[in-house]
Amino acid sequence: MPVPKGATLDPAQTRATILDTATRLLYERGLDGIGVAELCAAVGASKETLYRHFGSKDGLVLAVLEARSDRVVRWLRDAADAAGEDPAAQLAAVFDALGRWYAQPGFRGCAIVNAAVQRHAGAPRDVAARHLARHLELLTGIARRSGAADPDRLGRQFLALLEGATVLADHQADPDAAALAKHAALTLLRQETVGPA
Amino acid sequence: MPVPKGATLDPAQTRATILDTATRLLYERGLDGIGVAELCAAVGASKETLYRHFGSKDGLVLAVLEARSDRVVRWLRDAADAAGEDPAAQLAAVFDALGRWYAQPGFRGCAIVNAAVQRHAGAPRDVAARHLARHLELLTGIARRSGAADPDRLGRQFLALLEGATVLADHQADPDAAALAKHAALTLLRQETVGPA
DNA sequence: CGGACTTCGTACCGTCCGGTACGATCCGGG
DNA sequence: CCCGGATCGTACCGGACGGTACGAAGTCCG
Repeated sequence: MPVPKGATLDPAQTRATILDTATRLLYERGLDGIGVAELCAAVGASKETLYRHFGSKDGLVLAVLEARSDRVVRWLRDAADAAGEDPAAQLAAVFDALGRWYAQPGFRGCAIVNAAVQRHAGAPRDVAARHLARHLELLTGIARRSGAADPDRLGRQFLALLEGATVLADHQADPDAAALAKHAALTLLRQETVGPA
Repeated sequence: MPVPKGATLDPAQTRATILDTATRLLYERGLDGIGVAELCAAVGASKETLYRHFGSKDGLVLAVLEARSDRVVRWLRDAADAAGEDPAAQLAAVFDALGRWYAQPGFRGCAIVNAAVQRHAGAPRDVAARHLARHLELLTGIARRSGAADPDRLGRQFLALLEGATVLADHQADPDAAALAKHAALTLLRQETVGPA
């Protein structure tokens, strides 16, 4: 029964559906925790369709990770922008957003960093490096606008707190990880601006 | 040719050899990146020997992770102890030790956290939770001896910096991650002790 | 209406995996 | 001296995996 009775037959839509389901399942089960066959069954698509759209499982993984990186980066940037102009408020907003993420059921850490751990050589590692660099851009910008003496260092300290909080929230089941990191980040921010002034 | 010509035939030694080689290879390649057959070939042992000692691949992985957790925890504690009595010096010593670890060729992040990512359900996850709790014990102790107002919170902030620095050193190839985290940790320590005093 | 395109379902391929079985061989202790 | 245990090498098993092939059936567009 090819092409179910009243299907829309829109390749872009098909691709998006595969991408969405794969994003969820690859995150929940890990890159090696689910096979192409089961993925196709969950999507409701055939293997041929998946392979026509993505070429290979690695191609699908790559597409999933890049789309997810874009979404996450935009989400954090929006959270910062929504907090107004004050750098401290923006920083707090970023960590508050993280806290809401950690509290979501099914949270398993950062999908992109996790993927890089599972494929330590290859494309996912590069995606993760770019992903962290984009986070760093946001955080360093906040540090710079706050007038910190060394915004580059401060931004990387913020990033360390962000990633560390994510690890704690995942492996320690610590729901307060984001609040802790926020407090630490704000303390560092104050110290780097008011302190040496 | 069973039992090579002049073998020692010491079960404990055989077990230790398997454990050592497996520790290295499972870290380098990932838990799913190497099979039991190749592992046995690298050790110079037969599958039967491996299965007699560890029961299953999961059993081997568990033994590897627990031994590694013991070693790492002891290593960090020794680094702190060697720094004398001053909490700030102990904290600095911990992050300096981390920095030397990050600089080692073949560094790929924390093997135990990585394993928990690859086996998100099951024993490795429990080992990782205990591992982080043991680190927390050390760091909270330093925070408490420093006279911090909230040593529990400060210790968890230290842990977030530790884990975050490890992520940065791995995925960002940032050789200064440990120094950044040390600076941040010392700033937090000063702020939590001198500040509200 | 008709051809190009998309999708489905299924079968299939070669490969690798974790785990078991078994005979042969050599060490160690009584 | 000899028996029990440790080990090797190899063969084997069932299953899962990534990927391909192909015919049938439906949609979309000119």
